[in-house]
Amino acid sequence: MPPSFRAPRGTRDLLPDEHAAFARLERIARELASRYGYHEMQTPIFEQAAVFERGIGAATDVVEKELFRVTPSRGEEREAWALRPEATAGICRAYVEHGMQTWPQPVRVTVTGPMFRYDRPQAGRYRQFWQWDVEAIGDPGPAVDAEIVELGARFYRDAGLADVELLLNSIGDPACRPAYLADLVAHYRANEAHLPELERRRLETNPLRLLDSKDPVMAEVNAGAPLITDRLCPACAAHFAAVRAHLDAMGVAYRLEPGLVRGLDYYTRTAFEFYRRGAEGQQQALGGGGRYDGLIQLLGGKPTPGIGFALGLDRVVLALASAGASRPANAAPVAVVVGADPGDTQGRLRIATELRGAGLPVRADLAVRKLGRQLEAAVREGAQFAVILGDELAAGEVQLRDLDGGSQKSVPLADLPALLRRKVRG
RNA sequence: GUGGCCUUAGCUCAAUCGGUAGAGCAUCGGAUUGUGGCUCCGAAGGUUGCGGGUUCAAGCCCCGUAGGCCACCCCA
Repeated sequence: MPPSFRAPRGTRDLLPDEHAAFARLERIARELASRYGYHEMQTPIFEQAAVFERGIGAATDVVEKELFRVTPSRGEEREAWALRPEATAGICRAYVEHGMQTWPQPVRVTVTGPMFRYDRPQAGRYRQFWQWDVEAIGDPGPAVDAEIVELGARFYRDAGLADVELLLNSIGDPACRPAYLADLVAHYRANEAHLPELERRRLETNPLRLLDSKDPVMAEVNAGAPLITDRLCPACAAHFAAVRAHLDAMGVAYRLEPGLVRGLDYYTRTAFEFYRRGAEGQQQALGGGGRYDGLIQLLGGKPTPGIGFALGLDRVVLALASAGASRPANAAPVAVVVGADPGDTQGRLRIATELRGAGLPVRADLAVRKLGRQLEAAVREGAQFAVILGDELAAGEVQLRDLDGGSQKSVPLADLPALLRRKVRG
């Protein structure tokens, strides 16, 4: 007996039924992107690890513990590579590498594909997961901020998720964040005696995170904490106000969430996340994004502003299922070619091939089984018609049977393609 | 990475006190020779996740391990 294999931990097979749900979302995303003027591109699944370390931030969890590192076992390359944990860093690397600053700005691009993070799997949290990523690079905003947020919100609506809530915040920039951070740390230091062990450690590594702590004892301490939105410098405050005004003008609903911070270092100013209403427990965001005005420079380019978001396709599929949405089905053939003579697979395949050559989605029953079984399979597959081969074939005719209604008529083989073409659903 | 629950056929699940595994669905075949979703009959499908241990005997008890799920953490 060979050993039994299984998909690596945290990965899964998208079998045809489930893949149909993903394909539908990708179709919606692709159509929206093109309607909004974002062009599809692809970056490598792996990059120099430094692209993520420099771009995302070496001290973030995503890089520190969740990066999937790749080491070639042979060859001259001594490069340290890593599977991409998100798309933005790679896109910005490509922006710099290919001199996209010479293109008309902003450069509007989108990437869809698998991302990788080495953390402990859970429902909706995989080591390989799919994202739809949208970026506008080279526009300081604020109008483009609102445009891209609205695009994200529209995706969920078009996908069929009505109860998605948009959380919005501004996290300042290098002009105002350091002073705010100092104030924040000072506030927590003053209350250090009340802080749980975990939060005390986070105070050293990532003080912003304390703000959205789930620990109930933190509620009181957080109530008195300074808010970033009260400490924004004039430029950031004006930017944030303008983003909100643009959203209001488009009628996009959002909730201001001063505790919203994003996990990656590169974010500045606008930050937003999408959650299912009632599931905002900071767990399982459906998507999120923000402005990253310092990232391009970090990756070796000239100072260039940018903004984008990423959506978790896996999580949207999950949310759709739990909302009771019906799954899209994979396409059924218009017709299945069956035959009275079980052994005549040549005849069935030949006719099916002719029909396929005429552009029709047709399956031939290639199993050696009696006609009844062939028809049964065709019906269960959802085919509209059965093309039945019998003795009439000698006269150049076949039986065309309507599998929904049950009516059947003899038609000349030559007329079949035109006849079926008129019957193709949709 | 921490804690907890779970794992029996492709899927959903049974199996009394520990006595060497069964059903439904799905698959394939048959029900007098060229006609379907129903029905009936039959077949195939398992080292009970994997590895040890206890026992005359383990799906069941014990240990380890892998995977899934839940909470934390983190994020999409």
